[in-house]
Amino acid sequence: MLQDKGLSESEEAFRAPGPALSEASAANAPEPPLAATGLSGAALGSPPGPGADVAAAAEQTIENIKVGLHEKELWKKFHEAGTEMIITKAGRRMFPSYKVKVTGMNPKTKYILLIDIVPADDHRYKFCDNKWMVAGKAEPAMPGRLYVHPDSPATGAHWMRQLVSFQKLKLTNNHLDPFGHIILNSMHKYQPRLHIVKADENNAFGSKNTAFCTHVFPETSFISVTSYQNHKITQLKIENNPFAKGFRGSDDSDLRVARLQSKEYPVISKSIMRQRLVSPQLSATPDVGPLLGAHQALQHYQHENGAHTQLAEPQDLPLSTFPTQRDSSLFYHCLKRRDSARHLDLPCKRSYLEAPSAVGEDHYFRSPPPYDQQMLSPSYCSEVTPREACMYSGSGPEIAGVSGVDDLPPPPLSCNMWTSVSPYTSYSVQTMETVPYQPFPTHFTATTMMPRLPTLSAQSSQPPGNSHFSVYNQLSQSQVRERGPAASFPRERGLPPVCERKPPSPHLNAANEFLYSQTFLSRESSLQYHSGMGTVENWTDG
DNA sequence: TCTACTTACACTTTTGAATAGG
DNA sequence: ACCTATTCAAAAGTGTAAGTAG
Repeated sequence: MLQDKGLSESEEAFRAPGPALSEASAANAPEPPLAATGLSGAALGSPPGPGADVAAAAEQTIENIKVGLHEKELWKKFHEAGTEMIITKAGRRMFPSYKVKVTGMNPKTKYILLIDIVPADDHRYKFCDNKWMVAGKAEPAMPGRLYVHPDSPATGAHWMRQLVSFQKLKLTNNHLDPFGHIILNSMHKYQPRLHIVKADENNAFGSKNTAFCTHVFPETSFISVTSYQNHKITQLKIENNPFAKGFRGSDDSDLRVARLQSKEYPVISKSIMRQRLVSPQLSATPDVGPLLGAHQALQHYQHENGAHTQLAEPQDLPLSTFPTQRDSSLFYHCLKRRDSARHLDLPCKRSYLEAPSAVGEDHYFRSPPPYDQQMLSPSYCSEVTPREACMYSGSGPEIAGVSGVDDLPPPPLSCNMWTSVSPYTSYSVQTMETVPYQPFPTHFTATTMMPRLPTLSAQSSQPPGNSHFSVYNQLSQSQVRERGPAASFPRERGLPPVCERKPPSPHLNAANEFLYSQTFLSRESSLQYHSGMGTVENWTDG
């Protein structure tokens, strides 16, 4: 269950010698992933004692954290074709979904895992002649939002026990999205980033040395679209996404024809059949994309003023995805809806038992309990209780300049823009100054800065007064996001009250502040946070 | 006319409540 | 009364196709 087949290759990215799992780790992780996967396991470290050098321990631990991308091969397939992600007004999940295997954490230390998606470059793209071309300068970046994993904060043992899935993350092109989805511009290129923030009471809130790390997998970069442009991507999605089974090819004859025609994509779909009927000469020729150049500048590990960044192994740098120059060798023709073959009807569907399922194997973090249960049940912090995600969104320029926290009214649920988002260039693990924890009102927003390297400083200079978080009810947020789309949704269903809010737990407030003060301090961009409500009684296992 | 976007639709998986059985 | 397994309908996630807007 935990060791999915797609992970083994991903783990190559962080294979590193190190001591075996500690007893504490084994005890807390009933299904230690390392043993089954052959990973040697990085040093997990012991929980820092009261008198220990907490700072040194934290830095050591954070640097030992390794992250492997799940289903890396699938991601690579998409990457080679030029990954596209649909963005809709209501929000659309990513596929492949972002799942990682984490090792090297201190089993008893609590961590917060979150994702942001940053522009990969300054360009706007268009799909022309079956390849992506630069179509001009990028539009102003959308509000910077974070997707905090619903289990956050949780112990290292919890994160390491199983795959960490971000599959419920949704992308939208609605600038006024009230659900906390990550807002993107269509026809722009983006790079997801995973951030791991150490968050235990020993050194998270108030310590000067709390560390975080950022992990980037270049193969997860994508171009956001409102409808698929590249038929290869459409085909890959249909082949691999269980929800798209209805669009797969139908009978055995189809399959046979498909396998005769294509070794790369053995399963043929109706769409590809239509395409091939129109354009019989189909092949796939990888082309070089601009991301390659961007990522060539990346290093496997980057240490910068104590900052530490892990990147997938160098050989995993993008093969090529989004060509900047025309490549006449591509022969997937742009087939528009009005093409003459669209009404071709193919035989009935068949079950695709042989087709790999990317979702069916995901049994982690399912069925989040009601919010009240999260609040009341001690099992909330257990290693098995899933939770809905919190979305943290960026504060806009109108907030960025506000220095006072208490003076601010509760922030609206609207989106705010990155003050200035520079294209993604790198990533790091950092140790930063921490703003001493202060109690916050129920609603407060934060001007937060995502690391933008290499300009990111290892030491935060963000004054505490500039931070103000937005704290929203996790239940209402998640319900709205998962159950209650707005009236604009095609299929409107029962909606919970959007504005239902509950007082936040001081623990999560502290986490929010921590996220702000520790992690995302930069002058280039800002994030508006609206977090889930605090539900954790104890930050540490002790 | 073209491109990007929206929306309804059919099909699929997921989820959770209801029910049955031990 | 409690627990587990099964069933089933609703909810939610897909890409497609048709239409709209600029």
